[in-house]
Amino acid sequence: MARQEFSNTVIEIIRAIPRGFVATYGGIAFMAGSPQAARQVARILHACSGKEQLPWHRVVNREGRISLKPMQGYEEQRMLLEDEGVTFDAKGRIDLDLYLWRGRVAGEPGDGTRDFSG
DNA sequence: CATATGACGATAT
DNA sequence: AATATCGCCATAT
Repeated sequence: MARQEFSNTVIEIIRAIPRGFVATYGGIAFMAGSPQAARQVARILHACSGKEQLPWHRVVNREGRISLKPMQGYEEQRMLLEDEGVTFDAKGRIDLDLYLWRGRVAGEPGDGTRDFSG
């Protein structure tokens, strides 16, 4: 399989999401260098979440909601996140101010995460 | 090159 | 608020 830079970077980023945090499709696309390619992130997950060792459950949409539909992964994703300490409000939303991973922890250099700003 | 897919995101109604 | 529609773009065929 040829090395597609975008997909490869996206997979790296998803693997780097710390336990107990989430990232958005668009944010991952941005970090991977294509700010408008959120849909590709979704496609990559669809294609690879079961083959690569991806913490796919840490990826949610921009509203902090799980994009998967009930009986199509929603319950499993929510359970996995709650297992990591991520909480949902009554509307099924995650508080992104608390749980959104921005590629590094502000004021905590050297926490092991990469600088995905490029 | 033409189409189809995709777990998105922003905007209009 | 809930849909509907459009824009965007990497991959697959």
